[in-house]
Amino acid sequence: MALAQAIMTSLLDADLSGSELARDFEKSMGFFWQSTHQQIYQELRKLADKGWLNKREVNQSGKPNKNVYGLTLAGREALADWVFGPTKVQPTKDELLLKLYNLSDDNVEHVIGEITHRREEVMQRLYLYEAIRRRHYDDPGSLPVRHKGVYLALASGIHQGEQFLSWCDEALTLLATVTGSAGH
Amino acid sequence: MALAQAIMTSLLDADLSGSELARDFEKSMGFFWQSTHQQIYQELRKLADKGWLNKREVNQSGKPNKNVYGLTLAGREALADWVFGPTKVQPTKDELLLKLYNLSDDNVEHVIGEITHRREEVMQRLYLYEAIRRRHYDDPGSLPVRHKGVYLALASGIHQGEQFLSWCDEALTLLATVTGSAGH
DNA sequence: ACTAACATGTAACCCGTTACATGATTAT
DNA sequence: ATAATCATGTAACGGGTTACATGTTAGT
Repeated sequence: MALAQAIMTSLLDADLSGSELARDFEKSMGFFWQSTHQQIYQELRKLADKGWLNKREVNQSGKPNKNVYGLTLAGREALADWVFGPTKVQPTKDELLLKLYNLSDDNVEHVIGEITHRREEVMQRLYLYEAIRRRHYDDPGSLPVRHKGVYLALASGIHQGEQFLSWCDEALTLLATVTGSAGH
Repeated sequence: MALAQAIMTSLLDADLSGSELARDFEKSMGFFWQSTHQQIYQELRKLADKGWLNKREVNQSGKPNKNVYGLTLAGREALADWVFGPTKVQPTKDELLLKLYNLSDDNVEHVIGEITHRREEVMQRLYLYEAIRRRHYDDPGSLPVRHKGVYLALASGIHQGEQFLSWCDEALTLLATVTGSAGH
């Protein structure tokens, strides 16, 4: 969808290799944009062909060489222009909601289990996000412009997490009445 | 991803044709599961081939005939079993967050515009959701089990909408300081 | 006859996922 | 030598999107 821009964005601050990018896409950038190394290597080649990235080989001691990519001037310009274009959104597809449409006495318990599990996962992630916020974005108002933007992306994740927790609580409360009154 | 189950779920209450399903996937079911008519027709054929749906032609007065599909017993069972399987989630990919990572003095105004626009859209959808809640799900506790699930899916959309609005407010407040202090 | 809406499709393409492959380096 | 990790890829498949195609009925 916009993997090209996600990669280029990752390269704004530092030049990175394919594997380093892939790791990024499991952490910072990956918080809201997932991808695999296979896809990334493909896209890197396309972007280099387009002249938006340049590639240089770097010798590493104790590890195989890596190909490090950096934004070219054309790449920076293309990225800057992209911001003014149309914004695509790919809404969440969560099979849990589909399952809820199929709720029955037979599966309430199981669904409750799933919600509980997901609540736990989201809580973990929230802890992480909050830690990052406390460490790096304590006073958003005083940040330089671009970092304000990065902070807002993080804030979006935090809001979403909190929202999900509160939804889980509502759901678990409501579903408890089902198992509670209907018996087993 | 799980289009098959989304379709079968839509057929739980009533038999529907391809075009009727497509319309559903722009309204009720479409609130959290999008699809196009092309995909739907394809999937319907697959499901019929599998024996999970049956097909019958229905004459309509004033319109071309339609092929109406209904769940077979095997289909209902497959759907019921599916609930106990693994749950896939495809998280949102929102280019707006990517754009925020690229925030600069040059594009703040534009980004503010985009956020404002999105806020409006989400607000509209929230009104719709709230209207549905008030009309059909005023007292969730007293609903039959399955409808409790459907309500929770709706509630999820409402929570998400509210979360987004509050995020927008935080974002717009923070970004106002940029244009405000930096001038134009 | 012509247009518009309805219903059903086919085909090409793009993107993402999964599975598999290869070479380099270090540690045992 | 062998195993483990790192870095980089290729190939096949599947799902989803976009564009295009075809027939039916009603209204003018």
